[in-house]
Amino acid sequence: MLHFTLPAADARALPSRLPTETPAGRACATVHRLPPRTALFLQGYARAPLYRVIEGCVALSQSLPDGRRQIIDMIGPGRMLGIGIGEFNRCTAEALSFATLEPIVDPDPSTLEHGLEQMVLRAQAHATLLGRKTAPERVASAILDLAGQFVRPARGAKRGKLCFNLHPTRGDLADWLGLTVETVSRCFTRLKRAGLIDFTHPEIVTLLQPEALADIAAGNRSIETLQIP
Amino acid sequence: MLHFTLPAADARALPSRLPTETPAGRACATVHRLPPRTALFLQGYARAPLYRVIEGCVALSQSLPDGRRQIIDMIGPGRMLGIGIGEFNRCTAEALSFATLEPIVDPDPSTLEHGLEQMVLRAQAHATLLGRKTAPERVASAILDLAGQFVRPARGAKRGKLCFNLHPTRGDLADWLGLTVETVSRCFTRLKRAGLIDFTHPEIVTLLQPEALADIAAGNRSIETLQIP
DNA sequence: CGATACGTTGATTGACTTCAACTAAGGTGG
DNA sequence: CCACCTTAGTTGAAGTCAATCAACGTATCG
Repeated sequence: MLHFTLPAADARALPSRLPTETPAGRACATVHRLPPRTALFLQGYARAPLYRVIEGCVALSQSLPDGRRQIIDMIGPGRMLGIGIGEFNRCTAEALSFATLEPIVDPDPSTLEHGLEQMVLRAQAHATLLGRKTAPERVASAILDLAGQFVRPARGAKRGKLCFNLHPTRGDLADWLGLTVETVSRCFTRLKRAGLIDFTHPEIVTLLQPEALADIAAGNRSIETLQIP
Repeated sequence: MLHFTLPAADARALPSRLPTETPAGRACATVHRLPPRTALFLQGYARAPLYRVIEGCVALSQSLPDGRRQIIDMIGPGRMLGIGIGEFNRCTAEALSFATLEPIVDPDPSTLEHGLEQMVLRAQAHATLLGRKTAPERVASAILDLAGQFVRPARGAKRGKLCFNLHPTRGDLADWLGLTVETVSRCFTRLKRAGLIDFTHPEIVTLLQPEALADIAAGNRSIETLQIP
């Protein structure tokens, strides 16, 4: 699946700087609210400032000259964004949901270092995923990663189960995991049939067997050994 | 190709702490000299200190439980090592050549930040390579990367051409690029036949057409368009 | 109500892997 | 010095996992 970088005008139109409510309830003019599918900054342009994600999901991606896209990281609440980008942005940042961001005006060194370290750790783990994991292993890893960042209390029959809103589309997941939409979709179907996850809407996912999912993600168990016909 | 993590004993035997000559010529007891194929630190063990590579090549790698190995980065002279590893090492560091390392005892914040930023930048570019590039593109990218880190003056007929010592074996390259030994070998042969590189020994490589190589690496041109029969 | 985007599923293809055979270089020990 | 072994690299043939191509269902939206 190919995606093309948005024209620069889309970036200059942002951020919107609308006054919004912080968790503490005070109006704060510097908090940014982004609608889904808007770019926060663009690969190749002057370096963007540092942000902290308050709410929602932001994708960091790189594109090759011919349009092939690789999503480097999915960034959820609490994590930092815009670090380690050099003089110019090497990545495009795009909101995958309504997102609330807080600019970090004067980051203290330890905050910055922690953010960078986390970035390195995640990038390294992702490289291992991209270089050496099979498609079902990648999808299981992705589900666990996103569950960790976006969990929310499950309702009704699913009470007690881990449930989360899967902000990225199948296409986004494909670009994150180095796969195609079709392969991602097939893996979701297989994991669902095997009883490891459940979803009725494609974007609300419940973890039924997180440990088994973790086994698959780590390559300790193959999905075939779990098929429930 | 599968590789298994070395037993811990191999790591405890290191570093050797032999006195060596620095570029300035003074004896320095804290500089480490590693023979090829020795581990500097191991994935899962207590965090290693920071080093700067003075000479030689060090590979940073992660292994999955079943032994699949992914090399995260190849680190040459001037670059830092052991950063962003958290409380325990997430990676194994192994010398791929005779290597001289200098421990960095008390890194100043800007040095640390610069090292981390470089690590993030490289890891992100590598993720794009692993997720979205074809085998010939990966190999071309790798050759250019290593040439940048390990260039040396070419002799004889190759005078004026970029020439470098390819420390990693085909197997190491495979683990770095998410491929197999055979595929890496085939890509080298194709690049050689196309007249972009040359080598008589598999580990001494000369760049004959760096720009064409860069085009392939970026995905702007496919190797088929360059075949010289 | 068509138009568009997303998701799923099936059939087919293809790039890379796997398996296998072989060459060359380096080390060891009789 | 040479038989013997091991390791790295190359090359060919066969196999496979994921990509591509294609069709269809569904939800959203002007």
